Amino acid sequence: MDESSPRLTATMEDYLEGIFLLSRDRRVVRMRDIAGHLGVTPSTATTTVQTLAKRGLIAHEKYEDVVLTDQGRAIAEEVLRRHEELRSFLEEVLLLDPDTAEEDACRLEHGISEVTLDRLRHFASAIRGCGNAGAGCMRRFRQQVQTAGVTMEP
Amino acid sequence: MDESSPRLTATMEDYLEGIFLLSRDRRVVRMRDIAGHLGVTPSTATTTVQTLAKRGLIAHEKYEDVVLTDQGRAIAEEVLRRHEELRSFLEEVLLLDPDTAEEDACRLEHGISEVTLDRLRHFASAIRGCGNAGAGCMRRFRQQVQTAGVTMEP
DNA sequence: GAGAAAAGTTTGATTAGTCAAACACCGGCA
DNA sequence: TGCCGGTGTTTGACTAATCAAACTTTTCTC
Repeated sequence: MDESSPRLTATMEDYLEGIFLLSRDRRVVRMRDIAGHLGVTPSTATTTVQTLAKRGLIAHEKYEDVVLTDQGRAIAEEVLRRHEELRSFLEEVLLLDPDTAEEDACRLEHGISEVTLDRLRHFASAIRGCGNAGAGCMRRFRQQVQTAGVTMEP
Repeated sequence: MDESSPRLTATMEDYLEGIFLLSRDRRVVRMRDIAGHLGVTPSTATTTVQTLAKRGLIAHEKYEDVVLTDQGRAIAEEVLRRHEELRSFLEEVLLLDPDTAEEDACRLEHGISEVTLDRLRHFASAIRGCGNAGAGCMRRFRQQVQTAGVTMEP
């Protein structure tokens, strides 16, 4: 219930996003789920959840399950939206394999601006409008990717 | 002269890139130049340069000017290359204004993978092959940007 | 219901990044 | 030559992220 501290770090955004995702799968989200999802030890998960709770983004009582506040959920949804938009651009436009697209989306979602994301979205929709066969430079790009000169795997 | 510690943070990459850039303008790079370029206090610049020196990426004697080692310069050039490739994609393909392109490149350069950067590069060259007028979906995208539906400013 | 196992928390340590304030060095000028 | 101002460094403080180890609480199982 403290709210509005400086600015969230990438890690904090990852925690909120992760908790949001977990809460869509399970009835309750427990500390070990968070630790597992984020790849950290339970003690790290505990302390980070505590700082997020101090900021009013998470509701958490000792030994109880972890729940996002409305504010926390709003941020989590925002981060997830950026993530998904990025991932879909990387996969559908740049034709990256799903794993690379996912990994890069994870890393870029914290730094990209809304304006750029907006452009990415419009660009992807313009590309989709080309149909599967594609035309002009898009067809050329697809062919390049499918053949030699372009890296395919990480 | 310690070398090969874990992995560089985004901040460390920014310091190396900044020092590299500064050393292209000036005869020598001094602590205050670095502090000014990175927007931190001189004391912060000093301590960060010291940790980079411990890792063998910077050569620095107390009160002397700051110089990148070969290893440090190699990393700086790598970061700068990522930065420039990203910036040029954002500006030339997504048609973002120079300031936004620069800012986003600064933030994304640390997280993007080599594979994705490679795709970006090929994509941009395919687009360039379309000529200024553009064709098909590319022309449509350009028109969209120039008119209503797409955010133009930050 | 008692004890063991699992889950969660605390404590103490480390690395990174940052600042303000105090302190040290060095070069120019009077 | 001496000292003053700018430059650089240290010190002390803080936030964030992380772990391992010790400890506490809850939950399960017999």
